[in-house]
Amino acid sequence: MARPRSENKRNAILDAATRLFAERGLTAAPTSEISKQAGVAEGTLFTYFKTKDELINALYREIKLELADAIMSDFPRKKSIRTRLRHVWDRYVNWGIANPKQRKVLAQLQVSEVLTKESKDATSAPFVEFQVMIRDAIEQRVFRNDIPAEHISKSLAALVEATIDLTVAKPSKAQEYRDSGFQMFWAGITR
Amino acid sequence: MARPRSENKRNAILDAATRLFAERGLTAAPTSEISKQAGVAEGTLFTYFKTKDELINALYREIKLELADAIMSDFPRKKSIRTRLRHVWDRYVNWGIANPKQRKVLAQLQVSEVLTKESKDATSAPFVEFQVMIRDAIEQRVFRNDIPAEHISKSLAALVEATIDLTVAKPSKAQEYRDSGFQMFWAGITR
DNA sequence: AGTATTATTGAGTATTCACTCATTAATAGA
DNA sequence: TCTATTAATGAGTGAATACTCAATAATACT
Repeated sequence: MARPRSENKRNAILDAATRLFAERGLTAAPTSEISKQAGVAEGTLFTYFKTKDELINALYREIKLELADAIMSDFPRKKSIRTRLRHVWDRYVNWGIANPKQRKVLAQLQVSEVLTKESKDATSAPFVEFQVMIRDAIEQRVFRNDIPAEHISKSLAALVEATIDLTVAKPSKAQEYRDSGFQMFWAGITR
Repeated sequence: MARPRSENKRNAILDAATRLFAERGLTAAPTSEISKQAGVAEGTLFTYFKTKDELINALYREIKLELADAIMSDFPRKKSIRTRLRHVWDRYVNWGIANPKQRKVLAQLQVSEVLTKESKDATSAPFVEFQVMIRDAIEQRVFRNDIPAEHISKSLAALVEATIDLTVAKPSKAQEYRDSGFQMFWAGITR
């Protein structure tokens, strides 16, 4: 019994924040501007997010979960290790190319000092299935056994990011980079 | 005929900035605090750097050139490709582990919107010898020929950063990570 | 329809901070 | 030693901005 909050407004605020953070950076994007672009009063922003830091943390979760969803939906559980890895690789690269603003914001958030441990923890859950697969692959001797599992998953992410960076700089070579990146990764971890 | 500027003061300001930027982030480190920690008046900071942005750009160049020096000094020009790559790999990893604050600042600067094109360009010069080596290695058929040169150097950097991250989280496995990282990289790019 | 509750608004506030500038101190060269 | 020039100082300033709050509007529930 009361007036409900609007999911639309919340999303509009997060969208505007994404745009402004990507264009100007976290601290150069004032809450006044964010609310203006979202089409709400500045006070409204603060009923949805108690502080600017809380808005930033919420945005981080939102983007990370979108990314997780893009990667892990339709995950081909029954297919070979290589196919599953290639699935993750392609989805991740495609998401990065299709969502440059979100990616830029993520990069800023990850080096900022405002993310709470809870926010970071909350986003790791969707990736556990992937982690398990890596461990299995090592046990099944598909991968070299001298590389720790955490080094493999971290390297996948690092190589994907490198690949996206190159593609953003030279979009015409997208296919080439996507393939050569994966070849490199696969050759690096298998026996 | 005048009072000269002091190299010491300039360095003290850059050092203080490094510490504060690493601990609090670029915008949460006020010039008042930076000058206080550097042991100079706030006005003095502005005789060495006209604006805060200029200070940030100067710091970026300073750190990048230190890194370049750490990597490229004693570069074993006469040795094998593998030895030279391993030299770069080890030096880079060691620098990252030994200079966590500088590394943190670099990460923040690279995603910030304040770096000028000149600053970015100025730091690429020391790495040309490395780039040339990559191209040679491809021509000499030491590396696979389906990976563009720029993808190889970008991947080296990406994998080194991943390796440093892991090492910072688990210092006891430093040696293991350094080795497995390089193995992975080498296996990924050679035939 | 009536009411209690909560959302919405935007002008206002307190604070923070990059940068200035008048004054003083130091130094190089004559 | 004298002087011209520039560095050093730090209180002061104007602008920006995160957040508040009193007034108003919308909505769910009875």
